[in-house]
Amino acid sequence: MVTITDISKACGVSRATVSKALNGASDVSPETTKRVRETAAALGYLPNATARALKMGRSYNVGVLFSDTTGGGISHEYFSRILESVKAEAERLGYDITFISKDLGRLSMDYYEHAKYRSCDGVVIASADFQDPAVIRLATSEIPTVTLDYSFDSRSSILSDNVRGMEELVRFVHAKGHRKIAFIHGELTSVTQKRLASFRRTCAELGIPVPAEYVRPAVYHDPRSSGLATRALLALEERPTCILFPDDLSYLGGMSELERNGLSVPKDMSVAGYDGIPLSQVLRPRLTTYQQGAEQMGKEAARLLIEQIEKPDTWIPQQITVEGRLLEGSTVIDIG
Amino acid sequence: MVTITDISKACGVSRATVSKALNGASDVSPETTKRVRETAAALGYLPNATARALKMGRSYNVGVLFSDTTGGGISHEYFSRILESVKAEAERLGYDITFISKDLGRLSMDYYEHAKYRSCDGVVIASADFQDPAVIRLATSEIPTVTLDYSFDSRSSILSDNVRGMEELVRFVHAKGHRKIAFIHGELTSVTQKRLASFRRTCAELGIPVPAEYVRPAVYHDPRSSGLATRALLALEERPTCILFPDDLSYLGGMSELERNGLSVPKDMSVAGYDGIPLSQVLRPRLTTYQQGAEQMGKEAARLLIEQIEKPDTWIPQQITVEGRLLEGSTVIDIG
DNA sequence: TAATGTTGCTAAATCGATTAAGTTGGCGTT
DNA sequence: AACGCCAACTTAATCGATTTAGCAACATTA
Repeated sequence: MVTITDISKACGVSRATVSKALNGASDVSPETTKRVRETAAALGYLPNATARALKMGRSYNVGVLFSDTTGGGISHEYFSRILESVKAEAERLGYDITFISKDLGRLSMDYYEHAKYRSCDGVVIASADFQDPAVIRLATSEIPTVTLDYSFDSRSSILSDNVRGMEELVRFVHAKGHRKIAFIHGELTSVTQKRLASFRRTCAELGIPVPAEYVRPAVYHDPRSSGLATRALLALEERPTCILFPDDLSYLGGMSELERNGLSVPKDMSVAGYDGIPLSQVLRPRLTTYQQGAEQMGKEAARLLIEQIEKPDTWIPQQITVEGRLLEGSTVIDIG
Repeated sequence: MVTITDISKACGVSRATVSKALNGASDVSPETTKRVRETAAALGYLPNATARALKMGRSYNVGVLFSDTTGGGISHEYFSRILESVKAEAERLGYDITFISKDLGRLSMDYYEHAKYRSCDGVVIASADFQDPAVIRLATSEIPTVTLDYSFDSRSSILSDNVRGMEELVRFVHAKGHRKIAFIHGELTSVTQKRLASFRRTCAELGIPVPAEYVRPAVYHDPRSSGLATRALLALEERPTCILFPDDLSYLGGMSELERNGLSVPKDMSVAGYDGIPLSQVLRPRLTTYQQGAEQMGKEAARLLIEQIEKPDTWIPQQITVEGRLLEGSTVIDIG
């Protein structure tokens, strides 16, 4: 391994001078700087991030937290897109990414300890159980954090505009003449609560009644669970004319339940999803859904986190709401 | 931050003794060991991975390489499942995961340099352009690597059994009476070549002719491209009775093209996918496909890499082939 | 000429841990 | 009593980089 010591020997200057020359300090002559840099390049010198981190107390490494237990693993479209854009933006700004988890080999630690252990400069909490004491400990610690789709007090967060998304969907469906709209929702997280409230409020604003039996619980990203909820809706005396699913994937579960009942989309039942994953747009019929701005969310999360890391004194917690857009497929039929 | 120095002061022993006590060295008395450990726990001591890595030349950190440019990004089901299982197994064995990319902020480096810069103990090359000089440099360097779905000389690799997978698919379709089988394949990577060769060989063994126009190129994970290939197949005078798609997602592109032509699956056209992503099994009709053992592949990759890292002297490069299994959906109709 | 400033460098401490080598005191052996 | 040995420590070097303080040489100014 080529170190600054090798360069200092080759150039006949001290290690301090090499370090300063490489970092462009002002108290090194232009000639020396040039000579050092050329030698470094010739020897194939690479800085050692570990040594640098130890001395500087900055690792240029940010943690990313994806709950292992909650449904929101890396392999869900929405989260993997967020991960990808967090990664891209962080790398653009000179930071690497490390996953933060509970327990590492024989060491048992919580998220906070793991982040400290790896000297992460900050952590993006992308998907987690926000009631988990370990998550709360991390998010209320001295480590800079940015959460996605949840806000901790005095912390930055990136929020998908669930209120507006749901409102747009309901208004769109309403405009197509639907008055009996059912909503299958995911677990009662804060995201779900926002969507649910927005659903109810928009319906109220539009003068649409929402019978209790039109709102059914299910599990995010679980087609089977949505299938069951769909079955329950179909068993009602007064069937809805349109079903809003908790997410695009869940729609597939509902779809197969509809088919089993001899109903076809959208002729016999209108539907809409949520998320706007690429898949939804290659399905036939193309799914009407609300596309969350996952790429932008990830990018903003990384940007906000690194801003806080690099300018701790002027930093002020921010809540950024990222809007998505309605993807008008052909699963909502006009019954006006 | 609590360091071993704090513990040594609190216990009245030297830092060396603290370090040894924490690591269970034999030349520390049981009483001292106990006292040191209790003090460490009381003070909330956490080892500093950075300092440890610097001194030991081991970071307990493995890199993961996902090509930024090639189609195989993190957000593809197959790769994200691999990533998730690499992560889980690495963490189980006490290693963290860092993404390796080209260029980091203003530093421009290739994969090898990035891995060195972060002192990765090894790298899992999960998805990459294996002709890229930067990838070749990494895979032929002194850094331990394991590649997925590609073998470098004298290197470990995990291979999905594409030969067998394709053979099983063809034999299954053949058993259902199909004799006019078309194959839409992805870009001509080594994976594709194996599938293609296996397709041809199995057809030959079964005595099925393979007209040149039944083999059509497309792009992996790109429904649009598969749609075009499907269109070309439908334009043939002698239409196939079954189409094998490059992957499950691509099937969706083909499906919509079939529908546009008034053909329904599987009544008018039998189809099969490849990968066995969860989605394929919630579609109606359920897709017949070959499920690759992504979880096992990721797990084996991490295991093999870490084995090489920890036992460099007894290490021998290994090629592990992971078999998948045929998921018999209902998209291949019996026309026997 | 002497005081002062500037430039460009070096020496040495430091980050937090590990570890080879050295030290000490107590014990057993002959 | 002299010796060696072992257990249980400590000392100090080390990993690779950064950074503060200091120093020498030369230029500038009163």
